[in-house]
Amino acid sequence: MKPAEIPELPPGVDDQLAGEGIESLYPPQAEAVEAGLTKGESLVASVPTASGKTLIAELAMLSAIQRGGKALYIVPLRALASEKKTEFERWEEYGISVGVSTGNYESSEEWLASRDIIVATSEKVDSLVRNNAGWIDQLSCVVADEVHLVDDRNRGPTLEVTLAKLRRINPGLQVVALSATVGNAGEIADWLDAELVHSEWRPIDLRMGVHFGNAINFDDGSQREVPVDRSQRQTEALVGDTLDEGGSTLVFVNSRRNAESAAKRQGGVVERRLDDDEKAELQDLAEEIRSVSDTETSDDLADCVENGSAFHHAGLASEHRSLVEDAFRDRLLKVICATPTLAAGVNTPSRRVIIRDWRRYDGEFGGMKPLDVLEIHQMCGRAGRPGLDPYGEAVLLSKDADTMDELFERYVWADPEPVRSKLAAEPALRTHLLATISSGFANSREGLLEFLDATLYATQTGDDGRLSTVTDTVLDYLEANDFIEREDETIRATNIGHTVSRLYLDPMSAAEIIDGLRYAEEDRGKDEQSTGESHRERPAAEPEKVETDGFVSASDLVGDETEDETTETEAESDVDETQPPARPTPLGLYHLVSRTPDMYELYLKSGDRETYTEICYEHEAEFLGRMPSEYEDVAFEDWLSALKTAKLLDDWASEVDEDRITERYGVGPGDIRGKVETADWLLGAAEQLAGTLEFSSTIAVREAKKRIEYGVREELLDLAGVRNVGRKRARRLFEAGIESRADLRNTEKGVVLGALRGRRKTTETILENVGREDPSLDGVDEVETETAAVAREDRESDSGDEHSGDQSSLGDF
DNA sequence: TATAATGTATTGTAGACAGCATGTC
DNA sequence: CTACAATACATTATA
Repeated sequence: MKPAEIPELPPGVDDQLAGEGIESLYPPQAEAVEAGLTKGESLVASVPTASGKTLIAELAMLSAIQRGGKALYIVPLRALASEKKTEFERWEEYGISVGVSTGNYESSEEWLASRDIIVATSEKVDSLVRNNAGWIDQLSCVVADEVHLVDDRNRGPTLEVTLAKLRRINPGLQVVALSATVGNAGEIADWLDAELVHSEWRPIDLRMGVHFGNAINFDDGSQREVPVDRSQRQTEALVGDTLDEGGSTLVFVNSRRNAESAAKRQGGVVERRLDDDEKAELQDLAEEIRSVSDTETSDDLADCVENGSAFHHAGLASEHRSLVEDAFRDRLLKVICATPTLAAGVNTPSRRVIIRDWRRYDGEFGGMKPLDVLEIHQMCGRAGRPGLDPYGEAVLLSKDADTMDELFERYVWADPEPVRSKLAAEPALRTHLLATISSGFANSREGLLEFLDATLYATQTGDDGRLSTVTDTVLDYLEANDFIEREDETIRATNIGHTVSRLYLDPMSAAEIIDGLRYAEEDRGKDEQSTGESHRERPAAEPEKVETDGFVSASDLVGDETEDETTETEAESDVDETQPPARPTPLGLYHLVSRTPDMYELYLKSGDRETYTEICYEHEAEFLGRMPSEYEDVAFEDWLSALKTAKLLDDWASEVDEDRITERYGVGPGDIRGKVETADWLLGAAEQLAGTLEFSSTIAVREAKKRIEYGVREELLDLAGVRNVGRKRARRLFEAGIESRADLRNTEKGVVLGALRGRRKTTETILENVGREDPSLDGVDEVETETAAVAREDRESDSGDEHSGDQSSLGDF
C-alpha cells in the first residue's frame, strides 16, 4: 500500500511520507489501515519493536484530527514523552499542534486544550482524569504505547484503569494499543473491542544466537566464528568482532556494578581501534560528563568515555544518561554496558546486542531469577538500525553446551509470556477505587464493580469473585482511614479523601503521613494544654482496623504509650513553661515520608543495621510515630531503611557534598536526585494534608520541604529562593555576611561581587532578581571581605577546580 | 625475603511515575 | 533453597 492510498489523511501527509522515503507501508501497517485504522476503528497492534509502530499511531491520530478530533498519546516513561513530541512535531507544517504533559513538564490546561496531539505518561493522564481536565472529553483518539505494560505490578493497573475510564467518558473513542509481540494480544483486543493486527514481521532482519566456545550459533542454523582465548572474555571478543565490522554493541548485564566494570574492560578493546579524531571528540565528551557532577560515578564514566565505551544505569544523573545515549546514536561511543533500563527507554539501536546475564537477583524469589522472555526480546529488539545496518544480531552468552540448549529453548524459540492484568492487587485498588469514587465515576459498591467490569482483569478472568472480595477489603480500609463515607448504599469521598486522590498519593502513604502528623499534633497538644481532652479527634468508636497488607494505623498502637509519655513531659514542662511546644523536626518529617509506600526504599547493607540502630535511639524522640521494637518487630528493619533514606535527605538538606552522599550511602548521583524529588513531592503532599486538617505543623512541613527543594540549611532558605541562587551561591553569600534578601538588596555591591567570586554577569542578574533598585555594576570593583577570602581559601584548598554553574542541582526541566 | 600468581571467603545485587508554583548556565 | 562477579584476603610458587 502506498501512502497516497491511505484514506482520510490530512492533505499533504502522503507526500510528506513519500518524501521521507516511505514508498509503501510495511505489511503490518498496511494491515492496520485495512482494518480501518484511519477510519476511526480501534486496533491492537502486536508487532516487534522498530517495525513501524509509531507510524501506525501517527496515521490514526492524523486521520482523527482530520475529522476534527483530538488525539492523546500515552507513553510509559517521561523520557519517551519528549522523544515522541519531537517526532510528531514534524507534522506542524500541516497545521497539527503537539503538546506534552508530564509530572515535570507542565503546561496549562487551556494550552493543552488547544493542541491536536497531546503526549503524556499514563500517570499524568490518570491524574488529569481525576482532576477533570476539560479537554479529556474532546478526545477522539487515544494511543497507548507499550500496552503490554499493563502486566507491570506497579504501574500496569494505572494504564488499565485509565484506558477504561477514557473509554467510559467517551464511548465512541478510538483506541489504538501498541504492544510488543505477545501471545495473548487477542485478549487485549477483546477488552478494547478492537481489531487485532498480530505480526512477527521486521523491517530489518534480526538474527538471534547464542555464543558458546568459539562461535555464535544463530537461530537459522548458521554460525559465526568468534574465537575466545584466555586473554579475552566472550563479551570482549564479541565487541571487538563487531567493531572490526564497523558496528557498535549494546551489552546488557544484570547489575549496576557489572555495567560499570564491564564498561571499563571494554574500554581496552575499543580504545586501540579508535582514530585520532574520535579520540579528540571523546575527550571533549568526557570533559562534559565530568562537569555534570563532581562525583566518583561521574569520573568513572568520563574515564570510560575517553576510551569509547560507557555504562548506563539508573544511578546516573539524567544529564549523564542523555549524553551517553546521544553519543551512542552518533556512533561516537562504540559500546554501552547497560542494565535493562536502556531496553525500556529511549531509542538506542545498535548493530549487535549482547545479553551477558540472563538472570537477575530477586529477593522475593530468593535467588537468581531468569528474566522474562518478553524482557529479553525487548533487549534483542534494540539490535539493528533500519537503513544503517544490513541486519541486527542479538547474542546470548553461554559457557557450556547445556546452557546453550537451555537458552535456545527458553528464549530464542520461546514465545513471550502472556500479559496478565495485575489490577486485583490491593495496593492498586486502594488508589484507583478512591480515585474512582472521588471523581464521581461511581458512588456505590455496585457502581464500582460495574466499572471494574470494564477492565482487562474482568475480561481475562471472567469471574469477579476475587475482585469483589478485594474491593470490600479496600473499601473497609478506606472507610477506616476516613477517606470515604458510607451511608446506606451510597459511598462518597470525604474532604480528605478528595485531597488524597487529587494529590495522586497512595492512600496508604496518606494514612501514614496523617497518622504521623497527628502524632506530632498530640505530642504538641499535651505540652500546650492541660485540660487533657480533645487530643484525640478520631472517632471514639473506631471500627476494628482492617489489616490491609499487615498495615495497622500507627495511632491505634500508640494509645497507652502516649499517655505515659504525657505524664513525663508534663512534669518537665511544669518546670519550664517558656519551652516552645514540640514541633516536628526535619529528620522526623523525612523519616515519615521515607516510610510511606510511595518512597522507594534504600537497601540496608551489612553493618548498616548496627549504625542505624544506634542513630535510631539517638533520634528516638524525633520520630513521628511509635518506633517498632528492635527485638520483636519485623517492622524494625523497614524503620531502619527508612531512617537511612531520611539521613540521606537530611544530609542533602545540610549541604553535604554530593560525592560524600554517594559514598556514604552507596548510591549514584541519579539516586540522590530521585530520592530528593520524591521527598519533595511527598512533603508537598504532606503540607497540603496538614493544611486540610488544620494541623499546626504545616509550617514545619513547608520548611522541611523547602530545605529539600533547595538542598540548604535553614539559614539559607531565604537566599536560596532567589532565582539563580542555588545551594552553593547561597552559602558563599552567607559566608560573606549577606544573610538575607534584604542584605542582598542593601549590601555594598562590591561585597556581593566578591562573594560571588567576581562573576559580574551573574551578580547583576542576581541583584536584578532580588529586586535591587539599581543592579548595574558599572564602575563597581570587587571588594574582598575577610570572610569571603577565608571562605575562598577553604574552597580552593579542597576543590581547586572551578565550577561556575553547578548549582542548578534540581528541577532541570 | 619480596613479589607475583593462584586459591578462597565475603559481599552485594534493576527500575523511577505523581502535586504545585515558577522559571536554569 | 537456588547465582555469580568483583573484591579482599590468604596461601603458595617463584626470582
